[in-house]
Amino acid sequence: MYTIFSIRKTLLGLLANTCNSPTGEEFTIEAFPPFALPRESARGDLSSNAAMMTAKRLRRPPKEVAQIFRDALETSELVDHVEIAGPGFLNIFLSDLVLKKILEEILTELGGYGRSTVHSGKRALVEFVSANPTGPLHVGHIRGAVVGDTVAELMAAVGYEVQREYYYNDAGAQMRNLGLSVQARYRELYGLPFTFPEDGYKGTYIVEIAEEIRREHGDSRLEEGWEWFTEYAAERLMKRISEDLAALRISFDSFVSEKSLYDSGEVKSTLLDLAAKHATYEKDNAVWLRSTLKGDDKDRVLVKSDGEPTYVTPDIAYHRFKLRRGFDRLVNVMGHDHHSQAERVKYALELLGLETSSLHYLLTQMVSLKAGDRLMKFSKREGELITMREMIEDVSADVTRYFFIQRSYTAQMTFDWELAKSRSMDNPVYYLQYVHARACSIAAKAVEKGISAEIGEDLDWSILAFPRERELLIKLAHYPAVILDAADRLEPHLLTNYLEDLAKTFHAYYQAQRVLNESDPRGSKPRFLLVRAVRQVMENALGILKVTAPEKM
RNA sequence: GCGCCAGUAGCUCAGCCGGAUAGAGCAGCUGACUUCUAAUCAGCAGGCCGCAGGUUCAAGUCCUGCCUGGCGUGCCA
Repeated sequence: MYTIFSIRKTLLGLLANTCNSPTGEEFTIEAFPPFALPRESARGDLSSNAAMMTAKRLRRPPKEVAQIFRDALETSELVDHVEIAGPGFLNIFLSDLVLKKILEEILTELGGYGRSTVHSGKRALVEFVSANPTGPLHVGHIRGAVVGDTVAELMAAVGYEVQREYYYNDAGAQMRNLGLSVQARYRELYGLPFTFPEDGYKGTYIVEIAEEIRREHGDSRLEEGWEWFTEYAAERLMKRISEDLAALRISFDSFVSEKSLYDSGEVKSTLLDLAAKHATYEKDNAVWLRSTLKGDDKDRVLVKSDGEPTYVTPDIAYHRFKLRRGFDRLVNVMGHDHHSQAERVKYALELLGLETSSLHYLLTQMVSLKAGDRLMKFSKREGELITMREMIEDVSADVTRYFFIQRSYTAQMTFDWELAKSRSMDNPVYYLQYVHARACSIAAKAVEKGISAEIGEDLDWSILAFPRERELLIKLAHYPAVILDAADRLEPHLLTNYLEDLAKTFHAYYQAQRVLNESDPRGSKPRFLLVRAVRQVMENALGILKVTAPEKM
């Protein structure tokens, strides 16, 4: 196998060896920066600044180190030659043998190409969305939903056994509020006196739930307390939320409710543990967390003077429960507006003496909406509420998913509704899908012309070394490394960046080089296989993004 | 006030563990459909990388201070 990983490993091993012999020092492979895909193909197939990085330790000028490295690398059959550029960059040109092996690998592994077993045997939990069932999901939830789902998909692709989890608050004042709101609407339907709660939920979906109760139960529920309405409404809303997520191709493996943490005694035992660690104290009849010990600017209340826990308390209990379940990596996707909440949970876990290094918070930055020049608002408390469902129906699941992972979640973004809807060259989703469609079209044409080829055949592979073909092939070779990098760094946008670059290279190739050419049967076959490989990688990548890969556009 | 995140081309954004001449898409301007799909391609133009110091052989990237913007900062959730 000549995956990008084994190429890297072999070559880094050569570097480590050369360093070890003269110095007596211990150089491991990890001491060197991994080889990167150069921006320009003139800079080789892999580039490295290893010489500059190690020059100091070796006490030799970078250029001299580079020459030693070059000689070592050139002993490998994987390497054709190495060029030293600038202050000591190593630009590695792989041998033609490797090029063919790469193509062979893609066309043999097919859907498995890009997937790896690097993290096999490890378990990961990705918690995301976690919206409370007090209303339908709105556009503000989409970024977290898509980022979380794609991160989960990426981690699964590199070997993790991944569990997607949804945590929701179904206890506390807001749920009471929900029940009272529905109850009021229900009574209203029967012309009975009702008092709508002051900060009740005003959305039309509350009325719809009330109407549903009437359809299902008639007037038989007029004597029920708010608890019954809360339970009914929460169940309806969770179902609605699941359906909306399904429309975005997202499903969860587990749901954890706040109520269940009370029922199982998890909340209580967490408070006891905190007390035992002297992480809490009582003041003014309330229980306080000593978060200032961890750098918080004030201590925080965990149990109010009326005996009710605050929202952080079950959250701490939930994360304590998470840590106990034996995951190697716990990813938590939440809106950046909750960052101080995340901090406090972490403070509490640390005060409990728990190891929190497996816990990763992905704080997605806020999204603003615009349509052309008009700024759109989607605040939940105000009038105009745009639901997730409306966006998916209006701009499609493909485009919605893509737009929200295209950019780093660490940056605030503006979602242009009009651009998203445009079915033109403006829209990067179609740019990628078009690669797949074009490649399929070539395959169809090949059948028509009676051209066929398989990787095992004895063909003239020399065209693979031509600049354009080579550039494409090298980019395809880096694909598994991109997946691994995106998964390890929990940054899905690295994949979309790569794909847009790959797509650009392919479209340019398509324009410049006719693949199926009757006057050049020797070149047509290997080119045809190269295009098949591009199609395969695009299909695999779009699969991870859960964006469809159409055969025709 | 304090905390978190950001500030890169007209707009939306990439930029890897500090490395080569700072990139892409859109918008603007020139060109290319008798061909495997022009939802494409080739090219032009567009930058005190917020400001000022510092560290380094090397800074958009790291450190400090400041400016600007977003979001937090409840015995609300």
